[in-house]
Amino acid sequence: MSDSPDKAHRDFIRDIIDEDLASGRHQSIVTRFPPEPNGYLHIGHAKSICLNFGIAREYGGRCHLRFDDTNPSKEEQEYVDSIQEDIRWLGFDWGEHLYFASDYFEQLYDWAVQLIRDGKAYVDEQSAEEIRQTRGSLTEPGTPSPWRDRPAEESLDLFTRMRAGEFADGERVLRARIDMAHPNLNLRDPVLYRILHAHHHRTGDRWCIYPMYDYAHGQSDALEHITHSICTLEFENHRPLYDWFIDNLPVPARPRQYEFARLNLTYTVMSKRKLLQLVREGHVAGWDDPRMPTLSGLRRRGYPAESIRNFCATIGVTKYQSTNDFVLLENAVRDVMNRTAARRMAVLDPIRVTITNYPEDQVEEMEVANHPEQESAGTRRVPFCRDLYIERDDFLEEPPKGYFRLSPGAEVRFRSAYFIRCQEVVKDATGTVVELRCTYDPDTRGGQNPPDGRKVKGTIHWVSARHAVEAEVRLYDRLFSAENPDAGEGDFLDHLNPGSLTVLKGCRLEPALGSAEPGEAFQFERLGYFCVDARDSRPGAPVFNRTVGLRDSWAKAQK
RNA sequence: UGCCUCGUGGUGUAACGGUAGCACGACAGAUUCUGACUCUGUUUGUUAAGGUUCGAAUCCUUACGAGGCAGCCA
Repeated sequence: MSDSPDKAHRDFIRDIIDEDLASGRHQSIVTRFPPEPNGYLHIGHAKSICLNFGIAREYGGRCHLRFDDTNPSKEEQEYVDSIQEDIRWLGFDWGEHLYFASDYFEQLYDWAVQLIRDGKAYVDEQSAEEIRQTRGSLTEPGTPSPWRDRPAEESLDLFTRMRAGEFADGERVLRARIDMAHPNLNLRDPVLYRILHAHHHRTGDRWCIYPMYDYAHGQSDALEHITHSICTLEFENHRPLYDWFIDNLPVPARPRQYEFARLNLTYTVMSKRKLLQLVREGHVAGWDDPRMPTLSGLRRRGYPAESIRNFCATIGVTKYQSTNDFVLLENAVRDVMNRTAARRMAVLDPIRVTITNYPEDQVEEMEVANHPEQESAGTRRVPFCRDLYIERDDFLEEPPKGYFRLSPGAEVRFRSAYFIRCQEVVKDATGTVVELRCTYDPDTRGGQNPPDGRKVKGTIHWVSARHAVEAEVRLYDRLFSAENPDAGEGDFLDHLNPGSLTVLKGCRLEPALGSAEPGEAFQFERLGYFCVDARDSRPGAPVFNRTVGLRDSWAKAQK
């Protein structure tokens, strides 16, 4: 089935846009998604991407992709590439509107010169430490720099020499001249430019001074005629500064900044710093480790882009700092995959079954539906013979009340095959069950109820031992065992879940799964949704990732 | 003890002065060739106190609680 149209939704930002359109403030809407290329995108970014690109789509406007590349010491081309791949995968397109803050360095420089000329900026010679100490505190005003009132000509000269490379990192800085006693610390003469003798991934060594975020961002918005500059709550206190620049510079447009709450998810960390740490210290296998909340990780895990979009639509956009339950995301994943994933049979923990009354060398091709609710998904042939495997926990020697699966003397349906009755249990020396000897009822071919009206409660999956494909299956659980790994004492790493990855070898899959393509997704019946690992799977040695398990009310009831 | 922001069931999210609704969860049941899906039902909420009003989750005041801010990070 193709993507259903994403759900319509309202929020305070769309309300503002409606008002702006109604009042005539804007005729069309331009948003932007402004990642810093210093890491991989995660599900939190997806919320912002869906918001910004979603608004552009709904209002017939456009959304720019602009890389906020103002700090060459942390940014790399690898991230620029992965970010674009992830946004496209999520289903969004910036068309011609790909920009880099570094494209505006010359204009930003000219505007800085103008601020100096206007007496609104000055070159400071204090050290970073001195600047920090004279900023004051949350309750006390700062004290002015001794260089605050130097002549504009002097600042101009120094700023020119800063650009020319005459100073070492940290020796000079350009600051706005606003108010050292302002109750909002951001207005206490913020730094506009710092000296950084670093190679930039785009401008190379052309520059050795780089603008700060606060100075670059709003002006970039204005240059692109962004109407609504949407960012997260931690920039709330920066808005007066954003407005100060716009008000004091001859910018070509009047963008406005709006803030919403970033995404928080239970059992997850979302900060790029921490995700980087997980990668660098080897707690995960990389940015695209299927346990990571990165878009590349979720993609490799098998999460459909549509499910992430739907998730973002259901959590909404507010200013309230909520924490969303991870099961909400999983629910969105199941919702999509239930519709889209073809069904297959796979036995992860095999136990051998012999159908003693089935002819030794006979093989039947059972016709099995690919999807129970969609006839258009067609059918496939699955070989059935005397030697089979079933799931180890689909048999219990001493079944509890209400157990529908196989047990000594009990009869179940082998899905789309036959009714099977367990006649004998074979154990090894240690008492482990190694084989079940069963009989089948020829009158139940295809899994049909027999003419005598007999019924069974349980239907289980199976795989032909003679035809099975052997595979590795990776079961993933949450990366952290604490609901909020960041809360409480100690390091977030203390809460890593040691059972977040279980690797199963020797799993037996029905033959059709042997030719699955990388990334292809299936429902392994009664188990969950799985996809072919796009990185490690090989023809003849398939590797599957469990995307998410099926709901299991039996397991839940057993607790 | 500065400035800014936010408080609606367990978790999220609607209601924009006029019946507190929806999703997920939980619980109970129906259905079922997946103990899935689907369907039905139940449960629980406006932080508090004042005020304005015929009427307040919504407007005002105060209190309480939560979060953000003192990078030459974004």
